[in-house]
Amino acid sequence: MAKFQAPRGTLDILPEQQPYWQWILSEARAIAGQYGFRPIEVPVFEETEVFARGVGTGTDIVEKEMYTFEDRGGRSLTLRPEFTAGIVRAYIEHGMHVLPQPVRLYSIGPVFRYEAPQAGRYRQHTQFSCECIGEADPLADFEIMSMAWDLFDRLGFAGLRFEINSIGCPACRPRYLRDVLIPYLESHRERLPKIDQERLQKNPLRVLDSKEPETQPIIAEAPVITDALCDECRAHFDDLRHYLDLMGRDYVVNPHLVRGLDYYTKTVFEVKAEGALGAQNTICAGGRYDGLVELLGGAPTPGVGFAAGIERIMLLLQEQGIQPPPLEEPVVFFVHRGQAAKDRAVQLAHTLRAAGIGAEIAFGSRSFKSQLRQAGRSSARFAAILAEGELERGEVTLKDLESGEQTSVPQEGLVAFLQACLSE
RNA sequence: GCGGCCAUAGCUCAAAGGCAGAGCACCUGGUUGUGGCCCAGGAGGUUGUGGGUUCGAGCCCCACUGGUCGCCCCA
Repeated sequence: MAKFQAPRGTLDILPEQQPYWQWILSEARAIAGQYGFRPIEVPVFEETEVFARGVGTGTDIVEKEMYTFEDRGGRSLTLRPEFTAGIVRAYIEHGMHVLPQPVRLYSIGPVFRYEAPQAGRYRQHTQFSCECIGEADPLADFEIMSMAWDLFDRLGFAGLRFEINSIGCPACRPRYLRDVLIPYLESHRERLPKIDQERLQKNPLRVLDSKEPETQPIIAEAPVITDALCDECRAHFDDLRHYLDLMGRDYVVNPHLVRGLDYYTKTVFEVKAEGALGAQNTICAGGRYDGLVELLGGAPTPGVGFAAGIERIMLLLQEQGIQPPPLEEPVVFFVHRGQAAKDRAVQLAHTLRAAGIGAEIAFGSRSFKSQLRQAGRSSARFAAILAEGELERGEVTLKDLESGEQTSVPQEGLVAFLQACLSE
């Protein structure tokens, strides 16, 4: 039989990488808690319509990247390609509009998109997603962005670039597109490369984000949406920037920043890593989605949120040489000779663990030397040696695997002795 | 979905169409109860899969699978 391997575009996060993984998740949860976000778990799949409507039928995600299947009952279901639509569905379904607003929710888990895999892009990846629903105050936008800042600060990142923009609302964006951007781009149509002519048809805002060299001079002269915002969007954007400036946040306004999902209004932002990750350099992105709750069948309700990609963050941590805190591992490794000693080791290991001290025991009946070699290769700080002599005296020989020093400790006093050592 | 490069032991890589190897890691041992260093030995492979060319293919050709880089798009 052919060897099995993880499906294309999926990733095993092995034990060696778990210190990074667990660290990122624990910092994320801690920050979410500090900002008043409560955890929520939603299904990994939803009715297809939730994403089709929530994310937008014209988007690449919905058009060609969804894992959609029919269950045995004939329902069309889709593995979530992002969190926001599902969380908003839960907000509506459980009547959370009667709770004190805003309702702040976060979740961490896998999302699925059928894409061509490459470094930093997978068909299953993990997102930390935060949603603040029911609040129009630009301060909510600021707090969302601030959470991302805090997370990356705590992880010790250097060289990140925060970009923000406002892409307006249904009152001003269509007007900008129809009266300003499209006429401008049309007037240069013949100078646009083919790909950007297609973008002009499909999603004119995207032309502003083009990497095509021929398009750059046209983009540079293009009238930007931030100059065409309605009064409300303008005030909202100014207010957000007020808070960013107040708190001394280092950001750049990128009037060409657009987002791929249909539901964004007003604020959008991205956090990009310089250099690393190749083309996949966005580690966090988000924005405001004031129309989404209504779109999914709820009352008109504003919202703002972001999602961060855990795999990309981990890759970047490794690339920047940042060391995660170690995970808890056994402190003591029991080495034994003879069945009586092995029995005693089983009992003592249980006692240590009950007292909160991690312990490991050599299995089988390998040679003394072999067991000690195992101890040396383990993470344990001490080898606890038990054989005939120790059993007769009611003692255990503790060997410091760093210094090689050995001490005899009464078995009854082992917990106290180790606690004293560890608290030093 | 499109294009470039790549695929040999768990990992990093050799073998220029003629016996599949090394280093690291792993296991055992180097007398009676002491790890790391050193020494010796062991285990580990249908050379990604399937076809083809050839007396003979890890090597050449084709397809597929997977990885990687870029495009598209995105966390």
